[in-house]
Amino acid sequence: MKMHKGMTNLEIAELLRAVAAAYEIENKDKNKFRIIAYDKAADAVEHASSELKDLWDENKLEEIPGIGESISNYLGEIFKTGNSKHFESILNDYPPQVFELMAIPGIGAKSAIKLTRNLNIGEKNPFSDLEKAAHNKEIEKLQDFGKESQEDILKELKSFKKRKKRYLLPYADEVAEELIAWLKESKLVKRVDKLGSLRRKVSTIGDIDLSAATENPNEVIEHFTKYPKIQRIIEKGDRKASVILPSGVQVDLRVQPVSSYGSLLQHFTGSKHHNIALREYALKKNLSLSEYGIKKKGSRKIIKFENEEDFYIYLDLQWIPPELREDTGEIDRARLSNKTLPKLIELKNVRADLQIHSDFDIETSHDLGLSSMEDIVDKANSLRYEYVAFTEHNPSKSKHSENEIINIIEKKKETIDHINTSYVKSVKGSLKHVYNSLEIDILPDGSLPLKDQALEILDFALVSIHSSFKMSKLDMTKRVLNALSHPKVKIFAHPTGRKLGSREGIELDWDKIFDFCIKNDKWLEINGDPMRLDLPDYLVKDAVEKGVYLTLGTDAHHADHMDNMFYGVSVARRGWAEKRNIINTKSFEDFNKLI
DNA sequence: GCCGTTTTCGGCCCGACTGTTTTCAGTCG
Repeated sequence: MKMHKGMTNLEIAELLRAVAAAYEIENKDKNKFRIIAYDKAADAVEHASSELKDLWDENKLEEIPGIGESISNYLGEIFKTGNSKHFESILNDYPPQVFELMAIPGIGAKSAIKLTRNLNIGEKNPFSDLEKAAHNKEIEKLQDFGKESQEDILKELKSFKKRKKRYLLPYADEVAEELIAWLKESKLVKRVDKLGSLRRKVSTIGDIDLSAATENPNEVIEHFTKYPKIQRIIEKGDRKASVILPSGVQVDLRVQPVSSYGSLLQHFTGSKHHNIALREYALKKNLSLSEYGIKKKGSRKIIKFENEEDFYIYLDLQWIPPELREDTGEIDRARLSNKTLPKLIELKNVRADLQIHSDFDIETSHDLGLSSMEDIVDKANSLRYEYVAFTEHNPSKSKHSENEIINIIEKKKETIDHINTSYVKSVKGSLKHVYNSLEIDILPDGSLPLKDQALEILDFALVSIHSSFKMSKLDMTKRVLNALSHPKVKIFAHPTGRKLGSREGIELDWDKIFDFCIKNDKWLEINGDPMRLDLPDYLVKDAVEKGVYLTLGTDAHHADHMDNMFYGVSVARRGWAEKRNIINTKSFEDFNKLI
């Protein structure tokens, strides 16, 4: 647990969890609430939308809920000197490998310290040392451990590293659907739902949470654990079971009778933070919440709910869309006396896709689309769109002269004009117009690889970053603002450039970007490619609050990809966006005036 | 250690499952 001046949020979260663990080892009862506070702070840091170091620079650390005066001061000391004496003195009581062992599922603070103290677990390779000890049957001899726990540790050691990663939404959806089909084969199952992060449409999914309504819980759990593709059953009881699939995905199932299924839906949808906040809110009304229903203070009787809506109404709250259940103010806004939750955008509100790559050979150095313009028009009609934009990458600058580039773009314009006057009209669908656009690289110096004469041919342009991702926040912000300044440029596409699971986003001064967009009538894209989902939801929320307009584009490189609009809309909803915040919910006529 | 539409003091979500135990602690979500 090395502290240093440039600690990232992830490292800080890890540090705070280690401090919580140290307090737990020291005295769990005495430190009970301090432990909770540190764990909560760790969660908050992990989910913070800015680097803490930057917030500290601006004296805003305590604005993060869960970080107060003390932790803020300790972190400040780390940013200033590279170390916190207070944290150091707490952590120094225990060897650092203790905190590493806690990464193994099933091993918490207490188990980790017992293992470290009683076995030969070194600082260098704690996991392989533990594995050796298990093979030598040393664990089963320890107090509070036995043969079973020794076996469990061995199994987890083999698989937990593979399982740590998170999965993209479409993959998790597909796995979930297969399991749902399996569960429905049992006649005892009355209803099955996808819950947890899958229902809340989080950009990546850690494990798959399912629920089933049934009057025969034991039989349904039994049926679930007989799913042919299960690699290992982690736990199995009367009310829930957890299994691991060969891919490493964990699936949790909870079952409950129809009469109280509504409260199970609420509980198992989460998020954890939403539930805690909701339960604290309920306690003030002398009500205690659980997955079984609501208890009045002092009463043992549980009031049951078949529907989730009724559960929230009983608490004097509007039903809260799952995408908003992250404890970011939704409970207060849902009060029936307040009732100011946003009316979230829906897929059916979308009237256009503003980033599509056709197979028109634009001679780009990036990737070309696979579908013809006609196929894309057909797909757009099937989605009831009124307009779409063809946004192939710009022609490569290195392989062409300026005149050649202009010629290519002229040729594309002629092709699109022809599509508009002939194909779009002849198929008589909902589609009224296709736009001639491009997705243009923002070069490292903030200039564009096209001359004005080439840009003039376009109806409007998208710009985006495809190179030099690592620049200082200051330089990157200048770079982007420079590119956005061109009058033909309307949209900043996939603004952070992140690729989920493989590439972090760029650093930008978002306040400056937002202000610029508002002042100069520029829009930020929500890219619906499940690998991007960019802008990320938390930045969408900031943008919406500031009044920045957003666009939805799928970045489709095949007509089928245009179905990914669903994921883009999910991100918009998680960012509290309403129809009015999204440009391409406007009619063709209104949109056309804007450009 | 954090926090405030009953509080700057006195609270802090709630329950399932497991293994090693003889009634529960630890871990997880």
